[in-house]
Amino acid sequence: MASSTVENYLKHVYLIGQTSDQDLVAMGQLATAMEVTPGTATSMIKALSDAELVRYEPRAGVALTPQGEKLALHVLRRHRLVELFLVNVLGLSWTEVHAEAEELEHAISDKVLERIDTYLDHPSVDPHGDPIPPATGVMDTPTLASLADCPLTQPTRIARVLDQDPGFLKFVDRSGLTPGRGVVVQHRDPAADAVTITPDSQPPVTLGTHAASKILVESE
Amino acid sequence: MASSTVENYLKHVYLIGQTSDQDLVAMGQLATAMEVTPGTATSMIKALSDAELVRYEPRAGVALTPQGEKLALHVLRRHRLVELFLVNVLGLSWTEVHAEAEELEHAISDKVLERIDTYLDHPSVDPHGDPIPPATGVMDTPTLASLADCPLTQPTRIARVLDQDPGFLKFVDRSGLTPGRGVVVQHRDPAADAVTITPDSQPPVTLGTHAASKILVESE
DNA sequence: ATTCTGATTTTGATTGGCCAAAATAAAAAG
DNA sequence: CTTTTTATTTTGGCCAATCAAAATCAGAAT
Ligand SMILES: [Mn+2]
Ligand SMILES: [Mn+2]
Ligand SMILES: [Mn+2]
Ligand SMILES: [Mn+2]
Repeated sequence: MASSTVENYLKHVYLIGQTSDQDLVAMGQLATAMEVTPGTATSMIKALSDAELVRYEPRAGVALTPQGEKLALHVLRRHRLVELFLVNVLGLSWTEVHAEAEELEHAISDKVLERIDTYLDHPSVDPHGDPIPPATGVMDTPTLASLADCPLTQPTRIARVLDQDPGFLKFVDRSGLTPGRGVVVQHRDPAADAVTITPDSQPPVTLGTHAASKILVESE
Repeated sequence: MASSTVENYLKHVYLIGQTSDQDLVAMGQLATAMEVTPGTATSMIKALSDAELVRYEPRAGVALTPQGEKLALHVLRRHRLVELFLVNVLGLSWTEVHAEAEELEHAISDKVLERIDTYLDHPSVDPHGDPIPPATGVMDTPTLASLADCPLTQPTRIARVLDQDPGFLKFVDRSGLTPGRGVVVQHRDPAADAVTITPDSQPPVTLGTHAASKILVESE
């Protein structure tokens, strides 16, 4: 049985690997994500390497083995199904469920997980628009444009928000930029590093390019 | 923050204390319940004593302080609400939920807990008939007779089953002796150490006195 | 080619939980 | 009263996960 710690390491290797073009995750990034010192990450990764869950290249970085990836995706499935369940069934806010799921993802049995999946009618995305890895088969992660780079003045739909910080999510929520909402990107001002968006039936909002790049859209 | 281990120790001290007339729980019983060696229990209890969660009398036993009892009841509340939720909402069998709740009881936040409580409309007992400690105030644990000692030939109702073993619970389930069901105790045979019961609209069952004593009833 | 710098690894130490087995104390038996 | 039994505590050690700080390495800069 993998401990919560092991599950968290594998999940973070997977998540960092997704948002980076390199095929190896640097130890520094991993240590930062796990909120441990670099030495701690190194020794843990060595242990995971002995357990065949990761491939470790000293001074270069780390990648998941097929076995490690399977486990990471299973944790991610639990995390995201739990988030959706907390929002849709128990009525928690999508801005807060991440922290809850961070604990519950390690405590849910396969049986309970599949009941939740059935109860929710086999959903494909969580409250943040993150795709839910299926029990079997591969997860499709469509490549999406963001508010920082999608076409201007076209009606589009918010598909995914790439940040779990409750402060940021509350701002997104207040501004009407939640997943599923229709929006139009009005214009961009490179000098001011700003993007102005009009969400359907809400006042326009201006946000910085960095924030805009964390909000992904799909074309209508 | 109390670790899962600490929470489990406190819960077991509480539970053993409930089913015993002595006011101190013996280290041996606790070690057995926690499935650790006696020495491990001793050193853990010393630590809990330093943390003011228990009162420890060397060579005599251990009891919860008010603070420790509060924490134990909070864990028990989580455990029992989770069990009921798993049965009533996700449709798991009452014979299996104990093991699930044993993990989840440590991973549920106060916020989620109170949502579950609201969703279930503030229930007072779990699927086994065990009382659910309220968020505030005292839990009432009515003194109940068992199938081994209640009056004969009187219509009564199964109120509580004092064993979490899935094998035993499945037998109870098959026999129609689940909490809420009406039954009549037909007769007892001290020589055979046996009790014969007729559950409403089910064939009669005969069980040993020890098993009968774990099934509690309330008068109609 | 040499030096510097930043990332990484190593080393030595700590903490929480655990076990095995020896030591001890209390209770039961004689 | 002693002796024996049984419960409990102590001792010494292990493993997972962590940190602080020293050592090392690789690439960048000179
Ligand atoms: Mn986690
Ligand atoms: Mn999410
Ligand atoms: Mn538990
Ligand atoms: Mn129960």
